[in-house]
Amino acid sequence: MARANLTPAAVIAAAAELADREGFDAVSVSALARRFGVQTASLYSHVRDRSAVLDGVHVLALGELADRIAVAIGGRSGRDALVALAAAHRAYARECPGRWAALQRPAAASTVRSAAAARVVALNLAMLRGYRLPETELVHATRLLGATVNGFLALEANGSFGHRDPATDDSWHRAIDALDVAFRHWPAERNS
Amino acid sequence: MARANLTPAAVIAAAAELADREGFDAVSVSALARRFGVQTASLYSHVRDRSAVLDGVHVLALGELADRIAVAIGGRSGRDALVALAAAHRAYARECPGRWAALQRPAAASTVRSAAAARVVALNLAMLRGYRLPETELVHATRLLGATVNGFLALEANGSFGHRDPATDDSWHRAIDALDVAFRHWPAERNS
DNA sequence: ACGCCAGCCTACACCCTTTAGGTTAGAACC
DNA sequence: GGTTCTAACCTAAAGGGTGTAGGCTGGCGT
Repeated sequence: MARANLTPAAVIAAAAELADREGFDAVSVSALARRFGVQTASLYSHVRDRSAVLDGVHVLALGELADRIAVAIGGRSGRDALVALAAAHRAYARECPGRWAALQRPAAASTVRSAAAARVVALNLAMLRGYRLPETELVHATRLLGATVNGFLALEANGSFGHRDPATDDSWHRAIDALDVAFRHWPAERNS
Repeated sequence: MARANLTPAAVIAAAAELADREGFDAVSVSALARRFGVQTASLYSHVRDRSAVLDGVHVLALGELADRIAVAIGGRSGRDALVALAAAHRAYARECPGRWAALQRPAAASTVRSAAAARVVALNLAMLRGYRLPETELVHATRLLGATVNGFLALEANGSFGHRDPATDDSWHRAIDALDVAFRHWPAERNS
């Protein structure tokens, strides 16, 4: 019985590739086993269950996205950094749709605590530095950034905007410009 | 063999209730059949497949959401209407998490063409009337609205904001205020 | 060479999806 | 009431997935 030299990392990498190629929902332990030429049950020596595989893809995707964001915002500030950061997200979502979909799942506790997640947060804060927001407002701004960018990409990915015609790109630019406006005219805390 | 008096609408209503009670992923044709006390295969006389059931829940949710938005924004304008519209979304997502999850799926062509979908669009445009945006900018503003609100609710639902402490509510209010700011200072088209 | 065990396998229990074809409840008609 | 028809139910089956238990063995360490 030849050993297939499986490792958790190899399984997760294969899952990420399968997700991008055939869709997030096509990732099953059975499908992965077929790719490695072993029986499905054999994979459980290396991964706890399907959910653990997808958690791994989630962390992998966070790391890759952080890499791309770091490159995109390096040497840029203010609106330019915002545009570049958002563009990195959009390019990633388009080029790696399965990986991106893994990011939409609830994050496991270990993922929340991962170095990759911390990097994404740090990069968001670095980008926001150019807007000179009060310290206490940074968490709110970070959440708005994530919500708007991710929300737009999710709607785009599920076809809510109809066919990808020029108007969607215009909408994208407008959305990022609107974010820039919001950050520059940040609404202070109100009595409510 | 007593007839269970099934109809497509009854199946869809049961699916919606099941989604809210046990989670979107718990909705299967098998689970629905158990609720009606019939064999799984019997449901295929009434619904084409699982996907068709979920499409039905999607349309149902759009209609319910439209009803809530209409009530929320009635008699309000400008920022008040925006806050109320967004709050209607958030309340719906919290009270009917399974129905809300159905809204996140890609919409079937029939759903896109449905009266419920048209109502939601019309209500969004009605709300935006208060901001006096140029006609050509309305589609962009509508998309930003949907992206931001839905994006925020999606992140909230999947735990990205950690526990629902006061800071998340603050972030929500800030996000809606930021939207208000963006609509009031709408970024005009740029040469790019 | 020998011993050990992680990594593979088979077997299995359980579950879901959907199609095909058979049976029948109940509506319509006489 | 009796008869006819058929949509709605059923069983059977093919195909697919998840994950546990226990057996077998390749390859590492001594």
